Amino acid sequence: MSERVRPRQERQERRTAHRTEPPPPVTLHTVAAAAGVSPATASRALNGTARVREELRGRVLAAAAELGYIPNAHAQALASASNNTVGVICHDVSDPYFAAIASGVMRAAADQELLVMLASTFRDQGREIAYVSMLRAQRARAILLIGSGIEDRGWERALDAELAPYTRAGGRVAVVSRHRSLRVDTVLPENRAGAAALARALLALGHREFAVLAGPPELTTVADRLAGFRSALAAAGVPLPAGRIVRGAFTRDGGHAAALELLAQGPPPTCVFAVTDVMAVGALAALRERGLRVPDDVSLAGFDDIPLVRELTPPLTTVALPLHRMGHSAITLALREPRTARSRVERIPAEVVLRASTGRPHN
Amino acid sequence: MSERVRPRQERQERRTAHRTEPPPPVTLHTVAAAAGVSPATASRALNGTARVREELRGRVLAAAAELGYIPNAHAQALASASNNTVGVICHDVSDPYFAAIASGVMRAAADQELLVMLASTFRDQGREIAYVSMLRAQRARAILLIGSGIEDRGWERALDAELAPYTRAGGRVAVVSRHRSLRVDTVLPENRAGAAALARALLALGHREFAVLAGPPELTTVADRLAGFRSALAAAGVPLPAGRIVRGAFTRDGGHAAALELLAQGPPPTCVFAVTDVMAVGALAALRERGLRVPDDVSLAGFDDIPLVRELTPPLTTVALPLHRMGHSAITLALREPRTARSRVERIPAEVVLRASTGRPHN
DNA sequence: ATGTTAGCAGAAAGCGCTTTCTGAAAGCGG
DNA sequence: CCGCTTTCAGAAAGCGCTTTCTGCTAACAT
Repeated sequence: MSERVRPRQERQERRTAHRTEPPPPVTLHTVAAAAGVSPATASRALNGTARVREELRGRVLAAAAELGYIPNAHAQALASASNNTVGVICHDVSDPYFAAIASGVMRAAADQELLVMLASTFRDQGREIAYVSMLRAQRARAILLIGSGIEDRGWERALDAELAPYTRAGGRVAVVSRHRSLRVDTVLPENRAGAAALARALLALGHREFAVLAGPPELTTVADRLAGFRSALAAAGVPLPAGRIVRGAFTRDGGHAAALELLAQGPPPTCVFAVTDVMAVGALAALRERGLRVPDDVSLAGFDDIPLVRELTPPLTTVALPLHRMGHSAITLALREPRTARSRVERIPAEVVLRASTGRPHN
Repeated sequence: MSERVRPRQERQERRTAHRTEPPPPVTLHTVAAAAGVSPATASRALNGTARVREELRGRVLAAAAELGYIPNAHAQALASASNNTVGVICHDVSDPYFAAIASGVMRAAADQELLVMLASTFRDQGREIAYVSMLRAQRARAILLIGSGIEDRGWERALDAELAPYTRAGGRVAVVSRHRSLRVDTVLPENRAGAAALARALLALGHREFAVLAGPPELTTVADRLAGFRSALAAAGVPLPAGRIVRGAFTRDGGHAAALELLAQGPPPTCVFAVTDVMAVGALAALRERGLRVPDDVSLAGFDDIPLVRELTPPLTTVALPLHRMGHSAITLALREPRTARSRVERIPAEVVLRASTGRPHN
């Protein structure tokens, strides 16, 4: 037996020798030794995975508390091939839309003693894939992708290449508000139906001239909302000329710019639909800058019902989504047992909320 | 040698045997075998921790890519006693104040290839401590506590009891916007100075009758802002009667309720200062409900400059804090090398931003 | 008394990596 | 041509846990 083969005991003692610099880490071994039991028993006592005589159990628990023992999650994960973390990937937590969904996720996670790893992609596709990979490395129980997917074949394929082995290895994946090109559990708002219902409500107010401030066309959410809105207008025989669909980034400033662009094209329509509330916020500012009153000159509506739109003047008409609940649903869906073969889709109803930003058109 | 002692090789082979159910996990061993090298070499090649002959290096990398190898972060963390995760604890990500700070953290983390575990306490002290404990178990490189601390001896002590062993074991801790009762790195807004500057600006507008919508008195942020505001008034010989300080929860609705309470007490002051923008939002709504025009009847100011207050009508006068940068600073501060003995405090300047919600008092 | 069975605790084998440590081969000066 | 240092790859120990597996003891039936 060569010199370097030293039994664990010896190492343990060496550590315990008084050196002020590195404090001796408290491991299960330490606890077990202090309680006068084997590590196996200590583990069982601490986790309640098997019956342990009451007396020993008490000694272990006391020793653990005494020593301030904190189990090493990595060792646990490694040994038991399971852990209690989930990953959430979104574009930016400071966007109220994601923040609300994320909050729902965190709430659900807290109830289940899960730790959430949250990653922001800042709308960088490469970063999204990198994060999936990192979460795979962490052996996260589930990965949640939140936010509109882009219709980009190459990207979808790359993402799928990351996700497929993960699910095959037992990982759970759910997407929120993202079209289901990925064959995973999906929480999908009724974007089409919601936008259509909004269109009908606006038609009912008397509007016949519309414009849509749309996000990037490759975002599936945009496409769905636009399609729903347009089809409801079409059903009423109201045209939506191509020039009345203005694209902008999916941000406050994107909505602002799009609205300005619309106004530059000539006399405004009587009603503007911004496909997200965040864009609507920018649009409202732009309309005002151009001296237009809402809703007297132009009615404005959004989609999502993020909390802040209620505080605007006038409060924004929008299509409400239960954002908090969506986050909650996503994690529940992903972690449900038993794991079903087919992926499930949970459709989230969207409800039109008429507020003061829309009114009858002035003629 | 008993039957159960089987060398790794054998297990490996057994696994590879074709069973459709559990796909054989790709480990470093697999990769090494495929590349015809030892696991040690594969590890070195993959991580670049030591020189490896170019040819072998290529074979390893190729094999890893081919097999879709993803290292097990838990095993890595366990073996190397280090990992790339940081923990962030805040009250609620859906609060724009925290969301903005968190976003700054995520940005910095992304640049450093760190994974962020984000936990929301929902203002539950017990939960906060539980999360610290969980993050300790995860051996997070750093723990960031974001948000106003409560002056509660018992709680502080409990938190400190969790944090002290953590830092002693090499963990980094930083707090943001939280008083430094904890002896850790701190990112601290100039709450006092900011509130004082705001008070002076409001005095300069001609106001002499003020009210403050304050959050819970035990929040240090509240205490500081209130103190700063009050001292500036005192310096100008302007009184701030106790009755004009109304407490409310640190939320939109808290601000709303506090404002209503204030108005119920009699004729309103000419100027109201809400200690946070979130509360100001609620206050604005309340003032309006009571038929008061802002700023014509009452001027209103907040603190923080969260993005949404710019969208209000009228846009809110406030004291701006570089929220994004604060998040960034916190993580930078915590992870800076070398670890200095003394904890550092980074003071964040607060700047008064006058917007349309404040004006000269009408007499 | 003997043979079972059940209940519990300990030994030890790993989980999938990193990192010594060891040794072989190659490079060097004298 | 020999002893020396360097370089680089493999063996193996070990990170801190969980989880068989084994075996002891006590409890029960026969």
